[in-house]
Amino acid sequence: MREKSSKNKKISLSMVAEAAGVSKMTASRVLRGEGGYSAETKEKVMLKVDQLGYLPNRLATVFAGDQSSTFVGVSIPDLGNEVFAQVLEGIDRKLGSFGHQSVLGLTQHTLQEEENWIRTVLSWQPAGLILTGRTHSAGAIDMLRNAGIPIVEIWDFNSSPLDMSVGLNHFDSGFDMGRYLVGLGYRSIGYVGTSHDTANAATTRLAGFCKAVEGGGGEVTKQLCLHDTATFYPGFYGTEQLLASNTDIDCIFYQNDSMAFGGLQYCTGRGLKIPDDIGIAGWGDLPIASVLPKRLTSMRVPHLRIGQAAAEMMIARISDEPVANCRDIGFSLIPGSTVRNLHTG
Amino acid sequence: MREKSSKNKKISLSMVAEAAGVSKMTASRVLRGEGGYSAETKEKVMLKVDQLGYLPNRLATVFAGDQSSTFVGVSIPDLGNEVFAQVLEGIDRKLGSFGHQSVLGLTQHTLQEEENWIRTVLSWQPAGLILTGRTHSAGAIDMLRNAGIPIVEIWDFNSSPLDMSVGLNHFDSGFDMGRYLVGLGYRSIGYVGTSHDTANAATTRLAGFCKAVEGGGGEVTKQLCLHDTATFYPGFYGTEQLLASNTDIDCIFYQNDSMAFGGLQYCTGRGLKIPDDIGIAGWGDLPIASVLPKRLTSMRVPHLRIGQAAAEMMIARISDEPVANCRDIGFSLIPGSTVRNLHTG
DNA sequence: TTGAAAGCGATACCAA
DNA sequence: TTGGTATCGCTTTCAA
Repeated sequence: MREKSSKNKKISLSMVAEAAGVSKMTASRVLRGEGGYSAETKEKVMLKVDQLGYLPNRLATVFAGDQSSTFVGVSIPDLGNEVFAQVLEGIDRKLGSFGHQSVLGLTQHTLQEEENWIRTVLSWQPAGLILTGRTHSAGAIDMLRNAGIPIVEIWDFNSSPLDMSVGLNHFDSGFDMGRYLVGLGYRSIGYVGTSHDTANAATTRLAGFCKAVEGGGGEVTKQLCLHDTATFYPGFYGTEQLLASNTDIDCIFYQNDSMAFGGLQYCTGRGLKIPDDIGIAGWGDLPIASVLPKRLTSMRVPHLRIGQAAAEMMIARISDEPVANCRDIGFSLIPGSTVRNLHTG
Repeated sequence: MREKSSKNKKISLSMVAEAAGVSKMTASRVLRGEGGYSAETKEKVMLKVDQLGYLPNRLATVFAGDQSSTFVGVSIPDLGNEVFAQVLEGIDRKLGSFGHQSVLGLTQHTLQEEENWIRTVLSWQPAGLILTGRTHSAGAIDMLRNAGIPIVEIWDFNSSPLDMSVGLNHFDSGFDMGRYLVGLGYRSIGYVGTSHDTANAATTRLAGFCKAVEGGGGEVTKQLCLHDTATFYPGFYGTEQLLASNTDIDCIFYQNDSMAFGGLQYCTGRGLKIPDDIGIAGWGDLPIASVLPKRLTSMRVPHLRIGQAAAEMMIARISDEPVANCRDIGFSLIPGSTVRNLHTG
């Protein structure tokens, strides 16, 4: 039976202790289960905890000792891009299984938003920070250096991170795709992606891609949808604009599979045959690819694994276990059949 | 120039005060900008704040006054279902614009996970809680009642919520879709969705749907993919299983548009014409629908708006402004052309 | 096995 | 315009 936990008044440890007829230290020990009390005492205390509906105030705990909290700040550019939703899911599931919580920050691809969020979240004494991307404002870097907590930079693999890093080499993955398409004989290649104020992993991929294509004697025409989220519709209308401006395009590489599907729909709707009239390549091996009639040419990236790995590295560091501070998660090209094969080419 | 903020030692307000040659109360006042100090004093203090790289410890602030934190706990079933990713995005953007942060909880559709998460997150003294769904465990309800903080239950509209509610009537939205399809002459209708331990909004939609279909002389054959996320592939193979078990199906209603697209792909791959051979209806008006050649029959639901509205109600309550505690956000049927129209039917 | 006292970093309240 | 002191809920330390 609840006694008097109905009102707004919060039940504190000392109230529990008083009700149980012991000191708050004793009650504290019982609750932490660290031993040093009799079975009888324990029973008395636990009974009152139950009756009063006591919930510990972890703020005070962190505040008192020099223990850190159980929450981890996680910054993500946006959730409309399915890639990041998956990364976040991987992070939060894994953190949760170790009793930690994610404090979310959607930075909308701007360093200033990230900096503001970092300042705020640090003021809550988080156990650590997981940040998407390797680029940060000067102010942010300064705070991060002085924070004295574990920091994992994810997504864009960084061999000399602020602290730890897990991700993949986006330049190389773009380069590999470029080399592959050029190798198939494509020369006038389009790229459709989104554009934001901050250079990000997609920008890096594009740079690698251009290098490979241009090195192979091809040419890249870029179509960037400003301030848009990398999902279906920008892929569709980005393709429309691209093809309107350049009629020679023989193949299009997209920022991710969702955009590629949007583009594929545009091309199909215009009567273009894939891959006979135009090649289509995506990136990320997203869920949509699993239901398409032709295997989409893409790049497989273990999004969920990146999130999980980031969380694991974080937990290890919090628990003072040894961890490698850099982890290259890799990628692999999926040839697919939305580009011509070598024999037709 | 930084002086000595390099080491792990955290800079506290009293260190700033000492460095500036004032008391910590004065420093505190300057930092809060509440007035009651000279311009000169302010300058001295701010200079030191900058030099030392001082970051306030908000834990202590909350702890000292009876202010609450800026955390808002947000529980979401999963992020693989795009519907929820959008809701979360709406919530976090809006909360962020008011200086609040989301503490995420992925409950994976189980009440037990939700209860565990609620217990933990409450111990961090959040300013409020936003919960997806109207069903909670007895233990959770008990804690929520005693928490004394604003609580918004979202998604499934609830006219007698624990505290506040915003969402839509899923039963009615299912019913309307059922009535619509029956009205078009469909009689042997399939339903493809996912299934979890906990009854949820999708279950409620299905109930409304069945009622309308059966009331109109039709019949519903259900195909539930166990413990799966409501996205493309379960839609695909759920359709395969459904059609294998019942060859009379003339129309299929899906849990959401992503699943509907998966099913559409299965049907098309099997040579079925949409809508001549079989009708397809989704739910949610998700981004994928914007790039399909035929308008997908669906139900428009303002996911982002629900998230924003939830955050707005939360902020209003935190700021002690008046708010209606229930908000029915509505829905609207999109006829589309993936079902036959009245004249063909 | 138990308890009393000090302290974590900030703010409220009162006094100067 | 300033500063001293008590206080929030809990843990650490030391003493009984």
